[in-house]
Order: sequence, then C-alpha cells, then structure tokens
Amino acid sequence: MAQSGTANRLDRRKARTRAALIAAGRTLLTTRDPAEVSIQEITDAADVGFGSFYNHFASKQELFETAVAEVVEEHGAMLDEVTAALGDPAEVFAASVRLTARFPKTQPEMAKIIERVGPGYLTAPTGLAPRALRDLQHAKDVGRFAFGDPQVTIACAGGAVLGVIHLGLLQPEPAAIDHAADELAANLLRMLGLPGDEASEIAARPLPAAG
Amino acid sequence: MAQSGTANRLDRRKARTRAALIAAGRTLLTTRDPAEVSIQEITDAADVGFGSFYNHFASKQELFETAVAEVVEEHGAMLDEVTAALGDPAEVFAASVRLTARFPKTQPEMAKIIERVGPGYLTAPTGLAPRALRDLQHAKDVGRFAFGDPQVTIACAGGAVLGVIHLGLLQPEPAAIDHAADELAANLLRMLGLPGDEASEIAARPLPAAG
DNA sequence: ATTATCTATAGATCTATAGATAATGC
DNA sequence: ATTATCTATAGATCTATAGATAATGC
Repeated sequence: MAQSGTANRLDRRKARTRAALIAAGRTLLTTRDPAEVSIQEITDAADVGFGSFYNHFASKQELFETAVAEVVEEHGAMLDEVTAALGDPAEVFAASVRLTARFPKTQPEMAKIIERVGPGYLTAPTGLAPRALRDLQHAKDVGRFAFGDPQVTIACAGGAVLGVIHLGLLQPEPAAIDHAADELAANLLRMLGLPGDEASEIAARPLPAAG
Repeated sequence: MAQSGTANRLDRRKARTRAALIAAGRTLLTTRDPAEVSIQEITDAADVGFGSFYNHFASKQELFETAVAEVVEEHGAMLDEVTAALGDPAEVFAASVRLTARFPKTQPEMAKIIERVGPGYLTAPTGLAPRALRDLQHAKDVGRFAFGDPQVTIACAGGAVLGVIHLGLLQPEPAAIDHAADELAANLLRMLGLPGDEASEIAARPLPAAG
C-alpha cells in the first residue's frame, strides 16, 4: 500500500508530475482554447517547474491529446460499468445516452471538454465509436433496433448527444438537464425504429447510479 | 454598375480590404485553429499590409467571429432560397438537412468551418437556430411533426447534422455522402414522429438544386 | 551515480502602434 | 485635405534548451 502501483519512488514521483500536468491540461481545456494556453500557464497550474514539461511531453498538443484520451477512457469505462447489470440492449443504449447527456450537471469538466473536442470526440483514436458500434450491433442482432449504415447511425446519435450537452451547458438547471436527457434518449430510440410509446417508456426508466 | 454598392471609391477600397481579410480568415479556419494563426499570416494570406488589419478588426477573435457569422448568414440564405418552392414542411426540413449534410462535397470550406465551430454553430448569435425553430414549429402546427421541447429537438437535429458532416469529411466519396445525407434525413423524420416508410420516401425525393 | 526537477536565458515569435506613403475627395 | 494602406519597430510574450539543484538508487 506504500507504493502506488509501480516500482520505485523515482518512478512514482515522475508519474505524479505527469499526472499533475495532465490534470492541469484538463482544467484549462474547460475554459480555454488549447492553442491560446502557454506551456508556462500549464506548468504554473500544475505547480511544476517550467522545464519539467519537456520531460513528459514534446508539445502542448501532445499534452492536450493525452488529456482528451484520458477523458474518453474514463467515460467509456464508466458507461461499461454502469450498464453492465442491464439486460435489454435498448435500455443499455438509452442509459448510456442519458448518463452522458447529464454530464453538464454530474461531470461539468468532462462535459466542457467534450463540447470543445466536438464531433471528433467519438471518432478519436480509442474513442467511444467502437463501444457504440458494439452496443448498436448487438441490439440490431437481437432484433431490438433497425437501422441502415452503422457509421451514419453512430454519427447521428453521437452528434445529437453532443448537441444536448451543449444545450445543458447553456441552460444548467438540473431539472431541465434531466428532462433533456430523457427526451434525447426517446428521440434516438424512435430514430432506431422503436414505437413512440415504447421509446418514451424506456427513456423514463430509473437510471443506475453513476460512479 | 461601375461602383459596387456603396458611395465613393475610398469606401469601396476599404470594403475590398475588409473582404479580403474575412476571406483569408475563412480559408485559414478550414485548416487551422484560430488561436494558432497569427495576424501576420492573415494579412499575408489576404495580401494586405500588416497594419491595415487594425483598421478593420481589434483582434483575431473579432475577425474570426465575423467570418463565422458570414458563413452562417450565407448558409441560412441558401436554405431559405432553395426550399422556398416546397410546400410540405416535412420536405422543407428534410431538404435543408440533406443539403447541409452534403456540404463536405458541395461546400467543403463551409463544411470544415461548421465542423470547427461545433455545436455553437446553431446557437451562435444570428445562428441557424431561429430558422430551424420556425420550420419545426410550422410543421408541428400543421400536424406534420410531433415533438416535445423545441430546444431539445433542435439540439438533437443540429447535432446529428454536425455528426454526419464530420463523417462526410472523413469519408469524402460523393456517393457515400449522398447516402449518409438521405439516411440522416430519414432518421430525423422518424425522430420527429413520422412512420418509417413515409420518412424514407420524403428523404429520397429529388432535391432542388443548390446555389 | 543516476535521474528528475527547477531556474535562467537566448532566440524566435507576435501584437500593437507610430510614422511614412499612396490614393481619393473636393 | 483627408483617408486608408503600408513599412518598420518597440515591447511583450513564448518556446526550447542548458546548466544547476534536489531527490533517490545502490
């Protein structure tokens, strides 16, 4: 329990510095355009010596890409964990969409980062696209969903989620966000071929707790 | 016909310089992050003396905001013009969506700018949101569409369009883009309450020519 | 002895402005 | 005479690195 994961103390110190830089990058991404943030600002925010930056990253871009990849990773892991207990593939999809659309209230940092990254968030290397594809394909195989090109479907669904996140950041009242998330899910279920009443019912089911 | 619009030659020269700067901004926006472009680069691209920049804009941000507003304006005017002849509000909506989703092939510059601006493109001041709201509300009043909160609906539809534009820029084969645009429109019509077969039919109708 | 961090700085930008030049108005 | 453009530059960053310091390994 004394060492957190890796070999020796030197490695752990190095990992701490790196983590501090990435965390600073995440925070800065919520309010600033990556290109307008100086490395000086990043190291100040991380409380790390300026020169140390180059021990870990060759450029700002590299840091910010790492920070975004970390967010994508956390996001996917959270969805997998929370939806593991659900049986109906349509409900898995709806719950994933609703949980993500609630980010403006539950995970404001992640919501702002997703908004900044834009549609590339889905298609980023190791992005959420493979996961979404897996879920959609499964639902289709079981006869739950009907759709044409999976790529187009993912682009539509992912884009709609992004649009509702944007809305949630503009109108941050918690009740409005919950409502928008449910309506988004019902919209997407209709888009995927479910009848209106069933779509609304699934989108209104109790949500598993996140995190 | 000798003077293009305004009063005297001095004003026209000024307008030309301004237009050259905005055009350069648009071009640069297609490939670069606004914050990483220097004013020097902008004036070089516009073939304008460096100092002239400040006769027209107080900052880079101001120029880029103007450039985006110009794109939004053109976009809205084009949609209004092309759909003016259509009677069925559902077809107006479908045609608008399909024409926009084809931008990666018909208007690559605008497509890339829309992708860069992200979900804010809709909600930008004087953005397309008022126009979309008008169309959707009209279709609802006539009993053609059924949806709940208009804000959420616009966020979903606009986001889906953005997602498919992103896809089109990644996979630029013309046939794939046309197909994706039609499928997107059918998806959204189902989302708005139309039965599947009718949605597909409307999304496959011949499109009025653009521009 | 080794490795990572920190401090300091050279060189390269980049912005904003001042002053000179060129074009137009009257 | 007026107005916009252009050229040149001062001052303020910002990046990347070199060298010194501090922490850990063995």
